[in-house]
Amino acid sequence: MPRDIVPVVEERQRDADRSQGIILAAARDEFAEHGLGGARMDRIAERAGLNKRLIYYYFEDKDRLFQAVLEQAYLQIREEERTLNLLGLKPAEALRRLIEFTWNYYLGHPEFLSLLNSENLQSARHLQDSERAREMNSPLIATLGEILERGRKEGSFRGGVDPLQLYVSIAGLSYFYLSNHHTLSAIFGRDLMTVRAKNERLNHMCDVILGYVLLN
Amino acid sequence: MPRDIVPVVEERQRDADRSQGIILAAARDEFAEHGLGGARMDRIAERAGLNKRLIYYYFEDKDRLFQAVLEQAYLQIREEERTLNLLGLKPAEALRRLIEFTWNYYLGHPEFLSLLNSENLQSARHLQDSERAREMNSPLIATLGEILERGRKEGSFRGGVDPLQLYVSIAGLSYFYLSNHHTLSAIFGRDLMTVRAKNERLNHMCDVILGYVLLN
Amino acid sequence: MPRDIVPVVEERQRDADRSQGIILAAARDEFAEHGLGGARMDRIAERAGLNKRLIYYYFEDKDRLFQAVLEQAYLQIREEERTLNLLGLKPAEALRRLIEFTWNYYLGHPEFLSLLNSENLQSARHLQDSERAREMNSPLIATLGEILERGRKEGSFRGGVDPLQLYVSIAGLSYFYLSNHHTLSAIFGRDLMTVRAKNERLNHMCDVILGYVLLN
Amino acid sequence: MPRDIVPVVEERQRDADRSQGIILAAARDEFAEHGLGGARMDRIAERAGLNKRLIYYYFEDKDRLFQAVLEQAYLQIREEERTLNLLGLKPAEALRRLIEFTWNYYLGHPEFLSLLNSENLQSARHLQDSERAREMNSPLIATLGEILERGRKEGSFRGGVDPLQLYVSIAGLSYFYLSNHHTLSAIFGRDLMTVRAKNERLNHMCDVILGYVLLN
DNA sequence: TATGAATGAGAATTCATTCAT
DNA sequence: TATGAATGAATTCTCATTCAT
Repeated sequence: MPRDIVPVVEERQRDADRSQGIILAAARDEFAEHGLGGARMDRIAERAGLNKRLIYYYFEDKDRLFQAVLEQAYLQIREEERTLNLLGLKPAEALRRLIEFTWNYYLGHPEFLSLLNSENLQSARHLQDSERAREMNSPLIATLGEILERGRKEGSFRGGVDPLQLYVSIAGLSYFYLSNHHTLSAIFGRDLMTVRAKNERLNHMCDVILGYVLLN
Repeated sequence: MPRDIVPVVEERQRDADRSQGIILAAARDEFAEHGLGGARMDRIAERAGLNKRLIYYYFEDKDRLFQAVLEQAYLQIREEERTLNLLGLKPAEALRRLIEFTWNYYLGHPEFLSLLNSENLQSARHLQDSERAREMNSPLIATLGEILERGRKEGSFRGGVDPLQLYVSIAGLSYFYLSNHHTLSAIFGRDLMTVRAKNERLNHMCDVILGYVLLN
Repeated sequence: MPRDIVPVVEERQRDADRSQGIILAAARDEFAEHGLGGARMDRIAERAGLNKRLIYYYFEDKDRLFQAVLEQAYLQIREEERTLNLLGLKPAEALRRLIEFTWNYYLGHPEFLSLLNSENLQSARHLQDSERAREMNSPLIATLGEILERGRKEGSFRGGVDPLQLYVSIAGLSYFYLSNHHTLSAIFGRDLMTVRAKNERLNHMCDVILGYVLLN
Repeated sequence: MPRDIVPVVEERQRDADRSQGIILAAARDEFAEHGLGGARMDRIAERAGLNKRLIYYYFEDKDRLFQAVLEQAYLQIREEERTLNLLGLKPAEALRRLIEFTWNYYLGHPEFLSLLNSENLQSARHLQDSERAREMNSPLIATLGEILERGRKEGSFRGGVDPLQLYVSIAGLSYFYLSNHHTLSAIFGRDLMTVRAKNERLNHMCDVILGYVLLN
């Protein structure tokens, strides 16, 4: 029988991991759709097709579940960022690529924006408690600093640009447009999410950032 | 004088407009602090120093109260914006002033950012029904369009700039930094809200926008 | 001036009476539609087009208002009954007329049935307190007794019929059908309120009562 | 035996069917006593000795709870009716037995009358949605039709009697007397619920129905 | 690991009623 | 007579969470 025990244990472990993953995905969707306060543990269980009690078994409570979701969301974007290989490009190209990536990632992951929105509404208290917060620190700032330095050295970029400020600007230009498109559309009476509008936005953002960074 | 004192006190006690105003202010603070879902009608009443029932008397329910708060928030920022007298300034000055105003307004009214955040988490469903929202907000884009046109005519601004895109960018640069400073600080381990950091941000934003718009 | 005072006072009195009448009618409709528990003082005021406070001014509270409505309803049916002049008819005709009257009155005054329903759900506690209830004790029972007696004497009616029992039966045959037509229609899947169905019911009831009372 | 005791107790504690049954009974009593509007969910929970939340867990809301209570009430009376075995009796005996049963059932189950009253005050909106209601109730009319047909064939009953009309009359004669005895007693100043009065009523009703149906 | 049953503390909302004029 | 403003006590319903197996 010992031959059986190992596989069985492994299988159980696999089930457990699988269940946790399913719960996390369900929770992410629920939190994204309804915010932290509006999310319902019942619905998360239903979405996951698993018993509500199991969520508590794995994640203790709602806040810790939200924290886990957040951490996973950051982990994911950082992982994709790592594949960008910006240092292999010319400075201007690298910036353009970063802008495009940011825009497309936000566009493809509206739940990420929503989760950040929720977390900021909570003064980031889940991230503050998170021991993994440091891991989520983007290496992008360092990379961006290097890009800026190269551009400046080759004479095409202006000097004195704080990479953090620039990163916040690049992110902010996409973020605000996408995260707030509901209110913006409502108050300006213009649909910001048509294919055309989105193309225009991307062009505009590249123009703004490069118009600022490039000399002449 | 005693004849006067009594009526005044009584008026205070039973002044519909005043009560509504107090409720709106209390609700604004509560919604800003806790979001729509996290806000408590009980606490709003307590903050207002008025009976909870009165909130329902004047505003029907929580959603309509939130809507009223939102509308008032937009009303206020647009009202202040109108006093800027942007059309009386030179184009570049006007832009700089708008950026500064936006930054300072968001800085001084974090509740406004929070309310917008909440509303976007709700897909702007409270604004969709509001006809007043559109009416209030559209003039700003018109003004910005005129500024851009003037700048282009006098040869200092680049052409082909969509005023809506530019406005979204101006707002977004401030908004993301301020609305998300909690997560940003947590992630980057840098306090973005020191006096110095804030000054740097304002300078950076002006550089970005004007660097983009100005020719040369 | 004394010439003026009297008319003014009268006018006021007329207004007061009028307001009370309007309130009673509004309350009757509201109670009939929603029952005592489901009726809303707010809606009664709205229906009446008068201030809610006025209802309390005239009727003290909800229960006493309901009591007043009930008393008026009884008053009305008894008043109409008095115009029937049953004693001027032959016994069988008199019975038939009473059945018809009862049926038509209930049919034309569904609110009366509804009010009785509500009051019985309350164990008639409003009537118990009402001093006018006894006054409204129908002279019908006496009249009905006389009709039965005459019929018996002329040899057409069976003897030993308790007029109260008979009255309750006459009323019950109409009452149950009309008061419960909603549930009856739902459980038997047949619309009891078509013109045809109503005609059949009236015929049936006459057949039942006369079939019972008449000899041969 | 100790091995048995523990499971039994625990089963008692967490038996879904049992809990639902207890809630239904408690709700039936509360609704009967206070009507739909006057019933209190808190009191139902208290009567049931169960947590209020559990009521919502099993029955969604007050209306659906009321619907369930109604359906069960109909189920019960029709179930008992079925045990009467009317088709095994001679037609006249069958009618008499049905009258007696109806009378005694209403007498023994005042909550049934009260529930019907409440439902009719609500225009039967809870039954309209219930498909079970029709299924449960229709067989009775069929049975009554067969009794009438047999009586007619053997020459003792008159022809042309609509079984639905007759059923409504049988029910109505008992229903009105019992459901409205509060108002009737108040109005006529005679206690209708003494043993003697009740006996008289039963005799009277049999006389009325059989006097109508029987030839001669 | 997984689950259905159960709960206490609140949540929004309602309602009859009173206040102040 | 008439009214709009204001209230306290419920009332239905919700929700995260725990129990017991």
